[in-house]
Amino acid sequence: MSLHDLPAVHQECGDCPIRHRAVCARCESDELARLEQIKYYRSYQSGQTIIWSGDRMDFVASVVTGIATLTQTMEDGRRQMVGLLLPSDFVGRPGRNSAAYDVTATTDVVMCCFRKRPFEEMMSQTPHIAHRLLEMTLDELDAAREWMLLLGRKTAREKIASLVAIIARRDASLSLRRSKGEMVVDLPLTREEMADYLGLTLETVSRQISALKRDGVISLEGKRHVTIPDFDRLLEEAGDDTDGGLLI
Amino acid sequence: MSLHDLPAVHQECGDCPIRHRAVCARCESDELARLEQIKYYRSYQSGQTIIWSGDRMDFVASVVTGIATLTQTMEDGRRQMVGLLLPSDFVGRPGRNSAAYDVTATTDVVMCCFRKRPFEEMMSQTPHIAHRLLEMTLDELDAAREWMLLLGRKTAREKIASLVAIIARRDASLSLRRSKGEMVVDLPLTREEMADYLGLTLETVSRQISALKRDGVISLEGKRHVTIPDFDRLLEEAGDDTDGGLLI
DNA sequence: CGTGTGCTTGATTTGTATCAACCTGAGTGG
DNA sequence: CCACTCAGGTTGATACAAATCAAGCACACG
Repeated sequence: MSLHDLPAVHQECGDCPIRHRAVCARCESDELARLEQIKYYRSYQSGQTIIWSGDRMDFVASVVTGIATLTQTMEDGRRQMVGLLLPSDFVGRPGRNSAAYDVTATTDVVMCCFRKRPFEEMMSQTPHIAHRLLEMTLDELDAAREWMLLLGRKTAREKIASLVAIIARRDASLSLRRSKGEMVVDLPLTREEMADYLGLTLETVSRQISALKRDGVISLEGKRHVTIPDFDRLLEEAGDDTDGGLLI
Repeated sequence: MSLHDLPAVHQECGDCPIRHRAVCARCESDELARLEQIKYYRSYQSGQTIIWSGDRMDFVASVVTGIATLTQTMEDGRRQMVGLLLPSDFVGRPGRNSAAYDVTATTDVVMCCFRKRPFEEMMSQTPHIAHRLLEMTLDELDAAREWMLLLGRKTAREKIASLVAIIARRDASLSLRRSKGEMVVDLPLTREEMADYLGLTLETVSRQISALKRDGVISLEGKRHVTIPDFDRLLEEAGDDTDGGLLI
């Protein structure tokens, strides 16, 4: 699985998989044409660091396919993941030129990049982009605040249940299958990455996954493939309001 | 100190204390005039709840004076503060009509409110407001992510040191006094509120404040008035990069 | 077949929560 | 004016959840 196996992507915005969710979602066809001119794709292998915290950033980008993480690291090596970047998520901050976090590909990732200058120019001229970016940023802020509750107040067991629930919910919303019955998810993260996301150690993550399995809240096939027989039960274990809170 | 003692505020935007920092910071005088027409002030007493989570929100607002908190509460009563609202901070989310968090005044607070509909209309017409709001939201997102690191990975002692450092830094940036020597801060929060912000119990907060005092990192006069003899020492205790990281 | 990465499980330690008592200062009312 | 109350805070003893230290398993890969 070397770099050369990754497809040399060249795609029309019209049939882009994230066309209706990304920062360009609201663009008219003429605006899209302008974006199309300044965009370029980049591929990253699983495990590769896309951006180092502190680095000069002269582009912004959307995740097209794959999953990346946003992490902060303290001097002594303690790490905290502060965001999970899924297809359509936006990377980079207009108006700032150095990265605040490490961005790492946890699967093979394809990004749709824009050089920062032209993108900022376009943003100031086409309100559709700025407006969509505001909307996406507000969503991320809500997600970050939900995560603050998890990090500050939830038990290890609740943290794991919450993570599984969130991943399952996202999968369901992406694939649009609203299965009443059991849900099936593939965890996109290693135990260590989960630990970094949840503010735990990898041992605790492992133990709590085992415990949830033992108690029948989830069942596992291999280390990544999870079946959720009863989603409401999982939400209870997560300590969330049972009403589901689909604010979207 | 009843409601009637609070001044009936009526102010020109031109000499508003948050004119250059709030959502209206970038507005031209004609835009400001329009805003002036749709704005109104509201006052809240210390301790009063400004907005309940889940409530219908038909206005957005800026904090003019005072301090408010944003908190989330779990069914069993566990609470996590997810934001501290200082003068110029924005409350409410254009494009959503129910509140996601409780907003509470921790001091007497004056808010500059706009009915949501007219504000959203103005936003779609004047890019200056939308642009400034994006900028503020991105800043809040960064702050939330910094807090995620604190909640997930810092020790109780580091959490307290971080909180004091952040409050001190903000005070210094507001009053523009760049004192080389000792800094003086008044904590705007009770021990319990600090605990809710830091993901601790109030007992642990109290103990760690005592410990930092005992070790000479801070000194206390009363329960709220803090003197910081050596700010770099405090940053070390906070576990932060010592370079200060003034990204602003 | 050996090596290594990701993961699990066990034993022990430790930092923080919990339970509980008491202190302090401000406000209240007799 | 003093006794009372009460909210906010401190401090101590103990319990417990998660971290740490440690061993070993399972599977992929050269």
